[in-house]
Amino acid sequence: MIINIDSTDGIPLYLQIAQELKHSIAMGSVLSGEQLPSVREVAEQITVNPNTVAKAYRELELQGIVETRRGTGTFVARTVPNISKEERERVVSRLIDKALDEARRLQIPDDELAHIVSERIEAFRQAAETGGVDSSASGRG
Amino acid sequence: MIINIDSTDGIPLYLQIAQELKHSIAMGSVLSGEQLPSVREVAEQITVNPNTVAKAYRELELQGIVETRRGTGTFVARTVPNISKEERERVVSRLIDKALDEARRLQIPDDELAHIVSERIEAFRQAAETGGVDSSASGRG
Amino acid sequence: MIINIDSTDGIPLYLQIAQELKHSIAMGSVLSGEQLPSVREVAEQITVNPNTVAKAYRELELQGIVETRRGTGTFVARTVPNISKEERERVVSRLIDKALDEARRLQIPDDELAHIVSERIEAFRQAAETGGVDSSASGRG
Amino acid sequence: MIINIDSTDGIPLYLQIAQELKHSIAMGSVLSGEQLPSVREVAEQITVNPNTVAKAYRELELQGIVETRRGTGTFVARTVPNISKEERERVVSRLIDKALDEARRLQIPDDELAHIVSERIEAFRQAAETGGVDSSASGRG
DNA sequence: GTGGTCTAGACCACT
DNA sequence: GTGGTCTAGACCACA
Repeated sequence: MIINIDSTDGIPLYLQIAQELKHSIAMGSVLSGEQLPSVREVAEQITVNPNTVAKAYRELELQGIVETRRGTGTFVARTVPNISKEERERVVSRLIDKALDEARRLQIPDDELAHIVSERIEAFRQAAETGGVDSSASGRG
Repeated sequence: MIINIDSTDGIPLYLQIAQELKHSIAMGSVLSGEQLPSVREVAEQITVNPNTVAKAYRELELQGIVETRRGTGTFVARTVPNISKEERERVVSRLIDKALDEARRLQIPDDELAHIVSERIEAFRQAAETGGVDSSASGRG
Repeated sequence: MIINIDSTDGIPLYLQIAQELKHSIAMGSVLSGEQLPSVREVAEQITVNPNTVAKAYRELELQGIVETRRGTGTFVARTVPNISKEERERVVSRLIDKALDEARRLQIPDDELAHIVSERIEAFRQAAETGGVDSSASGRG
Repeated sequence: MIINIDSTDGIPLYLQIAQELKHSIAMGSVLSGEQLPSVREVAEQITVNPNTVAKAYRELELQGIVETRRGTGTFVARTVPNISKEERERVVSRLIDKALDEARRLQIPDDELAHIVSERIEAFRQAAETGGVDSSASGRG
């Protein structure tokens, strides 16, 4: 489990941690129904106050992504978020746009951009097939 | 100029505003060298305190995306960030990955995802050709 | 920690505060890596709004002179600015010239001026040797 | 008459202009009793609103450095500011300290610093002897 | 009319 | 208790 945070970028730490855990789950590092590392474990790894990590877990629970069982630990939920197809696409479109905004600002030409996109998608497909890996070729963090 | 913010999502308002303005600039709503709407104008439109909008503008100035001229207004900078090709690709790859994470979590099938991506890229190309539009088919926000 | 400000001299308070803190750091009142007084503490001491002090601290952070850690405090950075020898000398020369301008305008004779300069340099040397003092013989402010 | 201003450094333009004019006067570009360039002339040269330049002249008049004669122009005052020797030294000491602060922060060694200082003082002496020059070796601006 | 500074004061994020 | 965000509102610097 790899968690990258940046204490200087203005976004609350607990949201960044939640985002990173989401990434790990999406990448298959922790499968549906499996247990997440403990709050203390994560706190120690990224040298952050345990309260902050606990808040990130609470955030994920609110989003229905994990379930906490008292005295046992935190587990990836088996339920799938219940939003409409349109809603789902809207969320993803917005994130894609963010990447394209930046690409345009950095004056990355269309063909190079297309190449990056297909390359990332391919990396994701492979990760899914091999049953999940922690990091990827993009050098996250 | 369309600015969508969500005062409940934990990310500071001023960062959201900065992000939205960045998007508008990337989409060509405001061309290089042109003037952005005034702080007060934006503040009124999205019913937010002018100080908060001013902070967003300052953030964009720090990022080198806009320039402010006292008593005159805020303008899109004509300078281009000077970073290496590798660096540029890394930044964009990371943003793409974030979108793909979310797509996977929402269990959007691969073909639908591919469709969304090509649809967004196409929207960007059109914006570039037509000289900039304000909104897009994704229904941002 | 002594901070002298003059709310009537036209220079924004937050810049004056930043300047004074810079002086204290240069004089060794707060060593590299050590913690600065809290925003609230300084605000109370000089009877200024905490937001104004916070802005001064943000200014120093932008200049790379201090680092802030949320929930912990603000600390003197241990990094050294990485500019060329020529650049460094240019910056200092300019500041020296400003002092000499004023000396000439006040018709301070050359020998008296030379005395003042060597006296200030000596005060700085002593501060360095004794490990930092708070005030100096010049009666700043 | 050379006037360097920086519209991004937070200090009001009119104070920067006043400071630069003071420098020119100190350097002997405009002698005691002589006429300064007109407000319009300066405004055009540095592309700043004439009102801003006028305010700088008003500031200098308040400080007793120039005199304005209606319909004629602005002249360097013949009077010498009437403050005590101690007061004068305090003002200059403070400016010297500012330069030394920066020198220390930039880790300029003591001997190099001493060399810069004596070099600047020498430049000033020469300017005084030759009857005044506009710029100096320090590359102001 | 445009952006900038400052205040007073509430509430949040984090240790 | 530390720094950060946000608001409401007064006043200043500048064109």
